[in-house]
Amino acid sequence: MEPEPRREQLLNAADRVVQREGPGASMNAIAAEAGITKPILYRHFGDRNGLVRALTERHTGGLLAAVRAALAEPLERRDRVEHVLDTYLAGIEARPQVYRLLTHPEPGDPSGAGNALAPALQQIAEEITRAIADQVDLGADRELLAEAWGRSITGMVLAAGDWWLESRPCSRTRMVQALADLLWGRLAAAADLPTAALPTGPAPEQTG
Amino acid sequence: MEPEPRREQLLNAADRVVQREGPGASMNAIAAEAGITKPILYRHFGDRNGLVRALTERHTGGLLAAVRAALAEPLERRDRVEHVLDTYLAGIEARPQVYRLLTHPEPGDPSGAGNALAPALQQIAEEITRAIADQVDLGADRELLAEAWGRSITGMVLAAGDWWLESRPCSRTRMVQALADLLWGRLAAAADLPTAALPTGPAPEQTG
DNA sequence: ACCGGGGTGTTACCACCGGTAACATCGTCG
DNA sequence: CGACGATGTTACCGGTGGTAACACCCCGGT
Repeated sequence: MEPEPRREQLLNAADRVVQREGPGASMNAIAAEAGITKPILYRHFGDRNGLVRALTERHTGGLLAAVRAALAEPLERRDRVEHVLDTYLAGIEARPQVYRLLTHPEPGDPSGAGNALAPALQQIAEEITRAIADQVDLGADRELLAEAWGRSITGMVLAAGDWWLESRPCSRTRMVQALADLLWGRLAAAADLPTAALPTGPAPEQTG
Repeated sequence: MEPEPRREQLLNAADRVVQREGPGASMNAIAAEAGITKPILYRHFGDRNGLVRALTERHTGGLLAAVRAALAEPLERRDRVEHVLDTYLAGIEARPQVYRLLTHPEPGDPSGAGNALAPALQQIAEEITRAIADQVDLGADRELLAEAWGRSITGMVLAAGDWWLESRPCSRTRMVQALADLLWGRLAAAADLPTAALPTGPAPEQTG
């Protein structure tokens, strides 16, 4: 893999304009930012999807590798889970604007950049699945449970990280604890609150 | 709220064509399906976003109400959780193409319909948060944990339901069990597999 | 009886987008 | 020198979201 410097340069320009104008940036605008015109972009990336794919791969690559490494760390299970969680949160914390760009394509976005990071999520889910299936004794349902949980945990961490990054309700370590506690069944194990159950809700009107 | 029958009729048409042609359906196509032309659509919905918003509200309304009701059911905690999970999965199972439209705006989609269901997810997350905070004894961190977990569980179920709906790896009840088991800490409680730990992975090349 | 207005509908048009064809330019290698 | 590949351009295509202007039709008020 040679460095391909022109391509890198074009990606830099695309990065700049996409951060300035949002994910709906047009090919024309990107080309202009790079000081050139459209057809060169198309020669390099095929079509618009190719461009955003290249952009996202570039941005998700580091995070993906970090999570992979964290998953392979030789720790006790809870420690490893916390390590992975912390790695992920640290990763999105480091580049919040990029993360938001990938996950929250602005309203009025002409191209769904949101699902461009779907491959990365898919990969993370597969890594988790593999880790579970290879390392945890789950009986006959091993394969099924591992894959279901891989997807579930990925989605859980995605949503949780998203919320945490937007509203910053607590420190990173605290958030890691909250997530690990959830996976460790703390919600299930906690006691009921005394009389708070069913205090006659306000009967929300339901249409259809 | 009068019924506004014409609007309903237009939404029906939009629904039909969007299920036939995917989420990238053009306003022209929708208008043609309704037997009319574009400007009428714009008079009724303002712009394309207004149309998809109306569509999503219409489709998510029932599911939202169902989940709300399931959350309020007077059952033991595990039973209630399973009930909510089953309700959600049944809801998306009933209209899979609509669900896909909402969650997976096709590549080449001119308008990101994906975030149109964000409000519904937000609402679900808030309901779960409220349920947890009101009913479970979590100590001083109650508020924080409830909200973090509300978001987390919403994301988890979203991702899990998505995967389940796409690949249908098992029955609905089995999937409900898998998710409830995860929340109940079965992953954390399971034993390690004997020697499977760290058998020298094939060292995936990592760029950057 | 007449007029006016709101809903329904149309044609024609705009700016812009993604994408492509055809042509020009420059450095480099044989 | 000549061929070639990369870099660049202008000009264009079909289609998209969105809008203006005009036509009809029915119903209610004076």
